[in-house]
Amino acid sequence: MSDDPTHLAEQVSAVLRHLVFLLRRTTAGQPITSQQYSVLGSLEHGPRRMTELAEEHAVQLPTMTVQINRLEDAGLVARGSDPADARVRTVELTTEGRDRLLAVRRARLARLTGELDALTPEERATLAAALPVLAKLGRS
Amino acid sequence: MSDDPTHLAEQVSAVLRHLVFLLRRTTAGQPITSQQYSVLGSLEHGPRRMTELAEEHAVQLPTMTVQINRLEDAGLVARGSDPADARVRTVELTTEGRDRLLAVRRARLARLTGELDALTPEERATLAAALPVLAKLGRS
DNA sequence: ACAACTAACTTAGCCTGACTAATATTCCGG
DNA sequence: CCGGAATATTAGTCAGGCTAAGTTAGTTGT
Repeated sequence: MSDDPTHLAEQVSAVLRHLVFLLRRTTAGQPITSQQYSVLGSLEHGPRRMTELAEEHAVQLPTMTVQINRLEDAGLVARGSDPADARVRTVELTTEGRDRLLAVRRARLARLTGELDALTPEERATLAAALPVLAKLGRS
Repeated sequence: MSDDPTHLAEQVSAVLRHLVFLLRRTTAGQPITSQQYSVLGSLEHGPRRMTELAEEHAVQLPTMTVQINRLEDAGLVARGSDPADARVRTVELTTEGRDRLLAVRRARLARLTGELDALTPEERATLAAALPVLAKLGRS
C-alpha cells in the first residue's frame, strides 16, 4: 500500500459511491425520508427559525419551506411565530414528531450498530481512527 | 476511544452525512451529473445493453432509459442494436462522450487528490487502512 | 405452426427534492 | 415616515427516481 494520493483518491471515490448508494437504500421504506429525519433532528433541542434550518442543511429557503410544509401536513412539526419579530416563523416538534424522531433514530442506529457488530474489534478501531480524517475532507 | 459499536455508529452516521453532502457539492456545476458520469464510466470498455446498465447502477430500466436518452441527446452516447437479438438496444460512447468522460475524471480526481495531498502521510495511511472496512459495511 | 408466455425496452404519469425569480410582509435607519 | 434590508412563501423548472402499461421480439409447448 503506497502513499499515493492519486491512487488513494480513486479508492476513496469508489468507496464513497458505494456508501452513498447504501445510505439511500437504508432510507427507503422508512416512515420519513432522510432529509425529513435530519430536519426533525435539528428541532430536537427547541424551536428554530426557517433561515436557520435552511442554512444548517445547506439548502435554499424555498426548499426548506416545502420540507416544513410536508412535515407540518404530516403532523410532525408545528409552525409558530416569534413574538419579538413578526417576520420570523418558528418551527418546533410536535409530540408525534418527537416520537417519530426517536423511533427512526433507534432503527437507524440499530441497523448500523448491527453491521459494526459484525466487524472485528480491530476493524472497528481502524474505522474509528479514520473518521476524523474523513471528516476533514472537504473542509479545505 | 472505547470499542462501543453504538457510539461508533453515531459517529459513522454523522461523517457519512457530511460526505454525502460533499459529494453532491462536488458534482454541482460540472458539465454532466454524477449519475451520467457513472454511466459513461460503465461504457468505457465497450457497448453495453440497457438491462446491464440498469442492474449495474441499481436502477429500474425506465430510469436508465431516461438517462440514456439525455446522454444521447447530448451526443455523448449512441444507441445500436444487437444483431443476434433485435430486442436489445446497445449503448456505446461516442468520441465526444469518451473525451468528456476522461475530462471529468481528471477534474474529479484532481480535486480529491488535492484534498488528500493536504493530509499528512499518517492521515492518508489511516484512511487507506479504513477503506476496506468501509467497503464491507452494508454487505451483510 | 401457432398460441401463449417471457424478455427487453419505451412511454406516461407521479413523487421528492433541489434551484431561481417574484411577491408579500415586517423591521429598521435616517 | 419612507426606502431598503430581512424573512418567508409561492410559482415555475429541472433532475432523478418509481410503477404501470404498452410494444416488439424471441421461446416454448402441444
